[in-house]
Amino acid sequence: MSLSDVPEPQRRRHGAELQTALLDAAWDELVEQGYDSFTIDAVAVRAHTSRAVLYRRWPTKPDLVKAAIASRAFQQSLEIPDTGSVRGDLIAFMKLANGSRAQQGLVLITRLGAFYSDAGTNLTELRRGLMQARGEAVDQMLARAIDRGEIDPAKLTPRTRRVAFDLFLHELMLTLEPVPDDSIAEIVDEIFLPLVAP
Amino acid sequence: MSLSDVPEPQRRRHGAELQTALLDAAWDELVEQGYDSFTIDAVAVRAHTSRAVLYRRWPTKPDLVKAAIASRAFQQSLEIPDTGSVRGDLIAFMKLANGSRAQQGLVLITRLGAFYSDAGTNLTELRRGLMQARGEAVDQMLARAIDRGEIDPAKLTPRTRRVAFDLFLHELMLTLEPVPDDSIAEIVDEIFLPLVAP
DNA sequence: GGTTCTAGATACAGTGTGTATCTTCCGTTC
DNA sequence: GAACGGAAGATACACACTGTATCTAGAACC
Repeated sequence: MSLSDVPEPQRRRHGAELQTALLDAAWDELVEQGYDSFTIDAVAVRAHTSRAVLYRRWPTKPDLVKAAIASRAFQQSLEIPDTGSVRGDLIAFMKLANGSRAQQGLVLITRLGAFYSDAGTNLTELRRGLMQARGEAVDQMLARAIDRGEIDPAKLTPRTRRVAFDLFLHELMLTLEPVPDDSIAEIVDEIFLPLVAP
Repeated sequence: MSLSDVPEPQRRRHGAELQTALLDAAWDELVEQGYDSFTIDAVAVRAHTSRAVLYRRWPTKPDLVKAAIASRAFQQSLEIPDTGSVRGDLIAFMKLANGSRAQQGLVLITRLGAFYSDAGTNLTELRRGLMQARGEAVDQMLARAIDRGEIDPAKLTPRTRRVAFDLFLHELMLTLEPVPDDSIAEIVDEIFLPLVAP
């Protein structure tokens, strides 16, 4: 046993520093263990603190989970690509989404399940967040496409606007893996473009 | 306390009768409590037996859950409507699916989440089952549509074949509610038919 | 009617949750 | 810079659930 085995000089953390460490530990546990094997004990150990510190902030396990997700999963907003064509824009955007933290959050939240019934949250809320975030991006890409004459505005309905991302999300949710490039291209080329091209 | 409060005449059940009672109790608990609050204790109480009887058959909680789902969720196969038009067939089929036990199973399994990591199952398996079940139905409906000249066979690709049900399933998974008739009609009229009509 | 199987009861160790209490550090204030 | 107060961190507890083990008595089978 060397002296370096002694873990920490016992400095006490406070405020934001501690808060962040707690939520980070919770998030990591969540990602590694999944909701079912997630224990407050383990979070406390990982954060080098005691359960009391966690219970002081979040009265129940679902509360902590919710907070951890909120703190990490949906912070990132995607940049909107501008490749010169709708096709390019859409494909690039979906590829970005594939690797984003939102994707990670979605995978996680889909593995969560049990959490919804507990916490009164549900997938509809998640959807609303995602829709809103991507809605603006889609609007922008489509507006440019109309300017360029690539899309017939008369053929754009709420449903046709959504269709590409609905299919993308659907595939993502079912496989919990990044959507392959082939599928992305297929969605754009076989579904979206034929529906809205002039 | 009347005599009628005495619960049961202590008859012992065996074999299939007992098995069914156990799985029914497990299924009901699952639907009412969700996976996270699901306890083997509660199943035993509901089935008027002891936990030992359950553990004798299913060594762990996920095993019991899996068995309960298998026993109930995917038994029902949908009849294939024949209304005289693809449009009518597809819409009728989705409305049927809305009310089916498979829908109930899907809603449940989506609420499950934690179960997947436990049991090594995942949504991909569910998907495979659903795809296969509905694939035949879709094939049959589309074949009739081609005969009637409603669909251009050249426009049918694996992706266009799937698109209507992908969108249907997606909406179902996100809302965990039956898909409204409006949405069903929209999917068929704004997406599917324009893509494959001659 | 005796044998065998197993339903059903009960007890136990292990683990996790959530509450309560206590000491001790750290930031704030006078 | 000393005193104060709040919160960190430790510890102990009651309760619930899991999974194992053991016992007894009802049902099925010969």
